[in-house]
Amino acid sequence: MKPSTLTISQLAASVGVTVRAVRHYHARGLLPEPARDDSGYRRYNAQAVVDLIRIKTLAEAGVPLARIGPLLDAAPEEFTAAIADIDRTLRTTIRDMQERRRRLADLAEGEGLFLSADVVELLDELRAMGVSNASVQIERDGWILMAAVLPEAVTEWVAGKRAALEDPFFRRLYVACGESLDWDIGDPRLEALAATLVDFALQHQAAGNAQPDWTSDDQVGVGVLWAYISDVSPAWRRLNEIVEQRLRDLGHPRVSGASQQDR
Amino acid sequence: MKPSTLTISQLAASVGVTVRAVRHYHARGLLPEPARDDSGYRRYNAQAVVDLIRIKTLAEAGVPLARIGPLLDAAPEEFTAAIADIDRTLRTTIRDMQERRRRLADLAEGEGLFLSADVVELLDELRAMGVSNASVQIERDGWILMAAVLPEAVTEWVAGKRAALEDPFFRRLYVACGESLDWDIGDPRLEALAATLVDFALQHQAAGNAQPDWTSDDQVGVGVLWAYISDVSPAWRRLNEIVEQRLRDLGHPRVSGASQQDR
DNA sequence: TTGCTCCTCACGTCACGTGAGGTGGC
DNA sequence: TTGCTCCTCACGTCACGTGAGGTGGC
Repeated sequence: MKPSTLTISQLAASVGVTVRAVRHYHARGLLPEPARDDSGYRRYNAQAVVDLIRIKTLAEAGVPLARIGPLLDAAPEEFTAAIADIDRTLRTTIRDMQERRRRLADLAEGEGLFLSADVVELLDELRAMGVSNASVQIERDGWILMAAVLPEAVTEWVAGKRAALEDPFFRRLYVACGESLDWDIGDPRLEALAATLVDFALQHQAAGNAQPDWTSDDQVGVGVLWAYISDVSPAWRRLNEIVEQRLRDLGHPRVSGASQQDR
Repeated sequence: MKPSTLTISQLAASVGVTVRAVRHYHARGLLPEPARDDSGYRRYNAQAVVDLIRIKTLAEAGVPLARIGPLLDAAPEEFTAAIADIDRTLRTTIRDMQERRRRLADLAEGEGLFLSADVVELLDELRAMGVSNASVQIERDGWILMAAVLPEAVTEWVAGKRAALEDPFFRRLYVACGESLDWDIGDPRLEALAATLVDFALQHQAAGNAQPDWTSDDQVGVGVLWAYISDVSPAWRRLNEIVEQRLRDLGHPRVSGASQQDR
């Protein structure tokens, strides 16, 4: 008593799926194989339309085919509970996609996509200070690595650096470091610069200042930053070496650890 | 002068993709292979983080990997145009998913998912008339097949049927057809019912009534419905045969076509 | 006879996932 | 020595897409 009249393409077209998809659902056991006519063609009835719409609706909602089969012959309460669950994940997926639209818009322009807002502000301050583009780029890359390796420390370190930049002495020191980038390795000014750097850092530590302690590597990943700085230019590698030597001479703890990490 | 410090897992974790995905992007040529360290490990710099975030952002926005490569080194105007295009499709995808949420909600309850609103109303009217559940089910299946095979005619036919149901005579006829479902094939009342049916249809056609002409198969697919009705029960098959015979006797055009389609 | 729909394998696709087997620093 | 990360094949997965070769009614 189950009249079967539709061909597979009529069924597929009326529901809005491909013929191949219908056959696939047969193979997966989601849609029962209908009777065949004299030519061996599948012939579908209205129930097949209903079944196929259910499958399509669930599949389009992101339900894996393996989960649809059991769902179709689940008890009503179980079914509605599952629907509610599926709807929740659908809703979060929609939220995710809206978030992705925002991130996509950031692609066209600046640094907001891969740097947090406070780092972007810091870089803007440096540019406003007249720091060269090359130096800002080095600074930017340092923060990207920092975020990759010590993400939980970024906020604190940025705040410390921005606070320090209010001190005219630190600003002059910062600019000097930028200028030292392409000094000759043997340049005697490197020794002086290193001495000033170490003095400044230790003074601030002693004063219990907000500026984080870059002279020790208590925190995993600081070695990565030391290595980065050493690799930017030969002068900076030399500068780094002198700083390390000075800290060792002063009996500063754990600096050897940093130099170990610095392969 | 390109310091490389991050390992592949540091890179992957900081961007939020899997290590396998990074290797896959290398293989697809999306992300340049970085230098290796002494152990043969890949070592990444800050630029790799930036590149990978770009790839991830585009991939998550639904851009196929094959399209991302060319996009990454496209001219700025071309790039922004492509972004706008991608955003449009993303937006329509979001709209689609919202539509899918609505359809998912329909899954839990009634017939709204696979029947248009006017058909649902018609079925409700029949139930209110006291038509048996079995008959309503047969009616429903008929409309599902109708929608599959003659979608553009559904609205008109539903309107015609609902209009006809306002006529008490047609209502009695309709109920009689429902009752005839499980009559014996040889039941003499079938002849009478068929005669009444044909008379009613021809009268309404002559009056230029809204009720569509189910006695001809001008429209592709009517044969499917004839076949469906014939297959519901033996009595209905018989009823159908008598109706056809009567129409032939009356010299009604094209009824032979209908009987051809009715394999 | 040509064109269209249907049929059954069976391999291809897309973006990775998932072992399999091995190396290298702590 | 154990544990962890990294390496390179290479096959697996998911939901079909896409021919390949053949049949059947108009």
